[in-house]
Amino acid sequence: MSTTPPSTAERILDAAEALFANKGYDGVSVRAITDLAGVRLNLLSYHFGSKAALFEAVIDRRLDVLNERRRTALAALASRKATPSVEDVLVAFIRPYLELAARGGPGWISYTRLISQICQSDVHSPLLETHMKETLNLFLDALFQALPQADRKDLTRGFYFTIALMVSAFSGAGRIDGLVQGQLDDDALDAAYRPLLTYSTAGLLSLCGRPEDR
Amino acid sequence: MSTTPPSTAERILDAAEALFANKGYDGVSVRAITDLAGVRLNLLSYHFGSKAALFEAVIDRRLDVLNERRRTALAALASRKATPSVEDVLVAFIRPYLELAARGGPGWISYTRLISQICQSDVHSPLLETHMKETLNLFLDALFQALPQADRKDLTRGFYFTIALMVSAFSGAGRIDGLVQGQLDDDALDAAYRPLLTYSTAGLLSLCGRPEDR
DNA sequence: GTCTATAATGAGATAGAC
DNA sequence: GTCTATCTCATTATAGAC
Repeated sequence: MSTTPPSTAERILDAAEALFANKGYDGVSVRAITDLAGVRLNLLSYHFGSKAALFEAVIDRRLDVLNERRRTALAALASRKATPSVEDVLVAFIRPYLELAARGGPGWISYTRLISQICQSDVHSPLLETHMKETLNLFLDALFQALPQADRKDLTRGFYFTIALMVSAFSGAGRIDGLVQGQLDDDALDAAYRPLLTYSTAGLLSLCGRPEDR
Repeated sequence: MSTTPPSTAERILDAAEALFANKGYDGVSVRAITDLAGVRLNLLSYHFGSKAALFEAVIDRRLDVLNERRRTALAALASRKATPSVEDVLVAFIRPYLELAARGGPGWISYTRLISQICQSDVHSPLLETHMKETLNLFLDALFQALPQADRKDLTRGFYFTIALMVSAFSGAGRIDGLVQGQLDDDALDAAYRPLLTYSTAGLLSLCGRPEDR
């Protein structure tokens, strides 16, 4: 279980992640980052080139891991069930986020807050979109399979509502209880996002005009 | 219909609002603000004391107007109906926001984005909370009247979900169509937030354990 | 790959005349 | 209330030795 000591680049990434998550890109100076990382100022430029490039590196480091888990969960779902429900698909999207935040280590908690900041920013959100596009389409297809009679536009809008809600629930004032400590057993993990799941599933179904589900 | 020309303080407020909404507090320099406002640098300090105080003034200028409209709508609702529905109460909360954003002038559009940024920031969200607390409690009471059998904790959580969703729908990537131009007639205004209302009402009801409403 | 030192610019705020 | 001018400090990035 012995982990190799973090390299200079990793220490900078960790420090930058923690600070960007709390104060945003413009609220953090490169000095604050190198101070927290315990390295010299110039090493940031040496390893990453610039502050902007570092920011992008911070985002990239985890986003692909997250989306990979989501796609794995979606594939596993499809092999288990012939016709997954809307809730099943939403679970495949949300639960990897929750698991990483709860058990992936402190960096993943910072990351959820970072994501939330990026979603608000017109400057940085394009960074997210390029990495998310493929995964989003996979999940939209799966949702459409679960609701074949739905209007695709309604469904897309409902999914975006759900994502906005998820991002907010993992980062904002109404943050999921117990998430910060990262000490949740399996049952607690389920309970943690149950309200989010209930709310968003009902919302999505109602948007797609299924009165029989209301 | 002739409006008096904006004072220096108002021009600074307008410029600051537009810039803060797009780039956040730390992303905007006081020089950028005074340049956009077309006034000298020192006048910002003279009229507002500091950048931080200006930021607070930008928030305060509209927040009380917004909450006043919400409370008025809630009171009008209570006098019209003996037992308002959950959707009625949510309309009273959301619709004033929509009306001001669509017809209150360009400043209100910036304001919705500013609100969204503040909600993400641990540094600035306390500024919001003090101004919102009273209004939030009024609406929570009204929701509880509409759902007397609900668990108050579930209801509070559901309302916070709804607020998060509303803030996101007015500012984020999935921004309500037509809101930017501010050219919506009454029907279009209703249609603009119908999906948000449908989704959040169904979500809230489902959270409060009313299977007969699902 | 890391060090010291500094360049070059931008930041927020203020002094004092008018 | 507005002007010009400036102060002081922090900012990002880089140069050159080791």
